[in-house]
Amino acid sequence: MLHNFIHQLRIAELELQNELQEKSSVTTHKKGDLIIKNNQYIKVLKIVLKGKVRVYQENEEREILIYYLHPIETCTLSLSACFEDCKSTVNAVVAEDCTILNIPVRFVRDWNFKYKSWNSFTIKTFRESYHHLMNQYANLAFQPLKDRLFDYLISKASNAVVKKTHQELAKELGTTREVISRLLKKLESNGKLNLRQKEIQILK
Amino acid sequence: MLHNFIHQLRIAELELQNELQEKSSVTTHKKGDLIIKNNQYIKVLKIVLKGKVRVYQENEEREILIYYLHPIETCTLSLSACFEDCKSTVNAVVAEDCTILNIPVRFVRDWNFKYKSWNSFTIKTFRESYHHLMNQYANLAFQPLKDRLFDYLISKASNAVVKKTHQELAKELGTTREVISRLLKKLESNGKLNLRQKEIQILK
DNA sequence: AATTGTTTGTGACTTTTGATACAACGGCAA
DNA sequence: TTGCCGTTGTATCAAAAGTCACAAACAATT
Repeated sequence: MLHNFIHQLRIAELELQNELQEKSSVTTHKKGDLIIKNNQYIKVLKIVLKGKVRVYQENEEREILIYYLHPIETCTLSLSACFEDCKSTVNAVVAEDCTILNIPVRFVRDWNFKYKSWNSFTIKTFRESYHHLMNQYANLAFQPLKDRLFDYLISKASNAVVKKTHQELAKELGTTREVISRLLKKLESNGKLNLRQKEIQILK
Repeated sequence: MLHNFIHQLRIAELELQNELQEKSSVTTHKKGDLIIKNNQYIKVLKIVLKGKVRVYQENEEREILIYYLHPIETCTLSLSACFEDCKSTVNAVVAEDCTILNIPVRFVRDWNFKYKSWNSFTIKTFRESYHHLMNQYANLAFQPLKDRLFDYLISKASNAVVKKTHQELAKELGTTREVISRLLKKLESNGKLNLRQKEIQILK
């Protein structure tokens, strides 16, 4: 598992490979486990090795998706915490059973300048997260919910099908279930999709 | 000017000091100049040495603020472009006459791993921008405009006074002038502020 | 088949935000 | 003083989004 990670990140430095061996631990988590909590100090850098993690902001009853973490990705805020102590401003919940690499942040601090491969990982993570968040931000500011919903469905569809409940969609998009149901119905009657239980089929 | 920058960023490496001398140029710009345009390739890393630059997203008639750049700050997207060619997704306009350090992105690519001080600058820039944008995002998702407006006024007030027109505020917050006028009036009648020409006074 | 819990549908209403149109005000230059 | 222009105020209407309440559909289990 760790070996695979080292390979995929092209970590050529033996010394870093050893540090990873010594200092990290691998844990597994079940769907639904909350692995990062808002307002808690971040002590461990978590990198997803297998499975999927949902990172989101919450506010009273509502939630909004920040991003999903897939294998070989890390939460940008934890990575940031490696450089200076900080509390999390997000939550992370396991979306699909997963395996996670845990590295205490204090070890990571210096890797960025010491190991080229780690430096690349850091930069890549920051760059991609920043661009992604910037897009989300602009969409949130300028696009009506209906469009954001439709775009989201398209981005999540596999074989033109999205298997999510209206409630789940609401929590990705920062709104409420009723609003999603209404918009989906409208999209359906516009011939853009078909609705079934726990499943949405996008047409053409 | 450049000397000052080198000092403030604690650039101790003589080699980097020389590279900066050789490869960068310093330019001055007047208020209103558009220095980064949406959808254009980013070829130059621009660092503000003096003055203030407003970075924003636009969509048809509307705009929304991303951040202001102050001295010794750089546009995070340009910094990102140093690692891989990309187009700008934002505009930047000079908000106060300014002096700017320009460094072609191709030179910067390797500095991040070569010079410790530059590495710190990169990380600091990414970290702060990311945290900032994350906050903006959550506010946009969950706070009503009225609250975002009031918070914004407080954050921009000096001596409890904000010297901006309603139109300017609208462009910071991603909405239209009429909406801002209406909300300001409401806040005034709630005793939260006093309105004058081109000026808003926050009460207590 | 009956029960239960989750998911979806929907009507009715409110609040927020946006769009349009126009009036009034204030500063400033001719 | 007059006229202009940028700024602010506001009424009206429309659209988008949020809230509440409840019913219907469906799936899973006993």
